Amino acid sequence: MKITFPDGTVKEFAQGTTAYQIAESISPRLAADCLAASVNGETVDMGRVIDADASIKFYKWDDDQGKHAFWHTSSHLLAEALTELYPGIKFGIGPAIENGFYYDVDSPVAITEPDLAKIENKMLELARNKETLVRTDVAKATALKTFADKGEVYKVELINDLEDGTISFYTNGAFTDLCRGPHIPNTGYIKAIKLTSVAGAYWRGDEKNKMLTRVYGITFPKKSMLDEYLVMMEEAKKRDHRKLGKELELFCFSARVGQGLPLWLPKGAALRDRLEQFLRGVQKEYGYQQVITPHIGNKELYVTSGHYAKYGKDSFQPIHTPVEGEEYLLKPMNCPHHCEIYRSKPRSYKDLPVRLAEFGTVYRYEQSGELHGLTRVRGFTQDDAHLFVRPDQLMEEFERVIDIVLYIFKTLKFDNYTAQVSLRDRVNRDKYIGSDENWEKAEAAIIKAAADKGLKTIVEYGEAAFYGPKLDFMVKDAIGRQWQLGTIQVDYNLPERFDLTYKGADDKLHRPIMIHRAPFGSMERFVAVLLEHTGGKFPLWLSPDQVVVLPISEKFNGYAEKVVEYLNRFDVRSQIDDRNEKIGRKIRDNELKRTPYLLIVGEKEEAEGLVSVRAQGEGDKGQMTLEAFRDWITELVHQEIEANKLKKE
RNA sequence: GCUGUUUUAGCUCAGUGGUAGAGCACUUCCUUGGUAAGGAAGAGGUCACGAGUUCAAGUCUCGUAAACAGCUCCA
Repeated sequence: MKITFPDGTVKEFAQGTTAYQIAESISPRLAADCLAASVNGETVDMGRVIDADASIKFYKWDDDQGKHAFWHTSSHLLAEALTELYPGIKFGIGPAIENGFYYDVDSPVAITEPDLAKIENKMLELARNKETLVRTDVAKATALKTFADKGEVYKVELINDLEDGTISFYTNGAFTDLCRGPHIPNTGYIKAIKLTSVAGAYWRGDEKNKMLTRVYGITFPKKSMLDEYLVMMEEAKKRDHRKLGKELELFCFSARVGQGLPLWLPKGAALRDRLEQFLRGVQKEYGYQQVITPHIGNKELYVTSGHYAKYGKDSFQPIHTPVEGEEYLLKPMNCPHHCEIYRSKPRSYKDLPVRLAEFGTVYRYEQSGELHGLTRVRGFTQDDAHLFVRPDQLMEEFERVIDIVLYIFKTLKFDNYTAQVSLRDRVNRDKYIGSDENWEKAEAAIIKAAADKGLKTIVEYGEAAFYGPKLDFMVKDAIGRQWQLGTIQVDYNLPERFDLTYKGADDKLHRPIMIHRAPFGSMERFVAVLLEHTGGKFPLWLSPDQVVVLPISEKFNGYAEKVVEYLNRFDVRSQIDDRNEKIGRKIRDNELKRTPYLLIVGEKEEAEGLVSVRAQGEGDKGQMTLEAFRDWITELVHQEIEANKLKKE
């Protein structure tokens, strides 16, 4: 039979040769490194017998498919260890994930963190046996009986959901699992094991089901790789926005104020204010008008919008007034208020688009376990705007919003974002309002606009808002958790619910389309992700203190104060560090605070009107005149903001 | 909300049922200096909160709150 390799070469092999033997024929070293193979596009075990012409590709550790097979096998190894240590344990699912693997189990005895070391040791012991993962194909009925006999109720449920036909089993040691594979040749490849955590997880991801115990772990083919990974995770934790927010005095929380209600400290508030001013400026150029609406709204407002029916139960409960029968809600979103502003006067087709923007603070009763630093809170400020447009304006307006989002991301050097088209669930449509026709129009508009702008998008079903589809911009945090930042949504529904109209050229009333959009998403989440991306080293234009002046000794405090005063007069945010400390100490402390520029002044500087400049993380930059420094830093700030500006047509 | 873990000085963290600890930060004094930690002294505690067991609880048990990891959820 003919085997075709990725580089196009074709070689002849006897029928019945395994993928492993083919690799071995090239080089024994290659065979030893291969974890899985692709035969005609299907990922298979290295032991897979090939008996017809095929194209073949090998996967090593550096390939995602190789890692995937490695970690998938590791989950079987974990299961084998658990079988030995916890008699009577039942297994759910145990897949490979982005970084490692997990197994969901239902154990008669609780498994807790202190047990993990014991399980790791058992896994290492079993791995040293170099157990081969043996694949067997069985009929569905046989598979059902096998697991039913063992009392593996979860596996039985999984098999029942499979189509009829043969089902594959994999066996390593005393553990046999229902599994499609592929797996690495034997468990001896696994040299380093770290079980990272244990947590609860609902069976099949449904909170109505029993909660199983999920054991998370990661494994490597070399001990040194595990050590590197652990160091990397430690480094990532140092960038955690919750840690940096405390260290840099940006925000805090108080149990007395309440869970998930951030308190912005002076430096954090100033940072956030600069971001807001920046976006305000951009929006002004794009024809937005700022509005202000109250923090509460009558319950009927949200009944009209449909939010009450959908989220009323999960909101902060209605506020009752001294007057019988009046009920208000803390504003959970700004759209209904903006709809009412649109309704405040008759609109002509000539008035559209109407673009209403507001940094609107909203309150949502998120489940306590969902709260997370600044990324998930109960009170937050959206950089919200609602665009009321005619159908013929929809595409252009949508694309202009994409421009704003991309401009912001570029200015702040967010290059690792994912653009996600969030559509309705394909099956369950009960949770959405509005006609299929309008949904399809909205979806088409989003997909076309994203394509026109050359965005690489992924499509996620079931991620739409209940009133319309979204284009979401997703960014990962320090340890790989994904968060939604910017969002743009097309909505045909709220204009109907609020009976929004405009007078057309034909003298008839027409229905506008709404675009909801928030480029930052929320100020809280954006600052959190910005903190993690920069490790607290903000771009100069955002830094709380751009410059700290360090006098060599008290004798030069006077000159240092003059320097500070001078710079502040030119809007360069400056402070003096006149503590009774040596210069080395002042440098260290201010470097740790991530101050972008330190100016050291002593006898020579005072005499000649100079400053000695130190750039954060870069060390001594030499001396220059105070005026030259001012010009330099002003130009840097200008470049940071202007450099990425998009040309408007 | 669910499962598990944690909670001791402003911060980071030790602490074996028997007198509450360290480093950093803070205050005062000495030191007046040239590119990442100068020296000395001092002050600082409802051991998250509430019950219980015990001669005795920071330590053991239960409850509550908050934080952390994951699940579920996210207008």
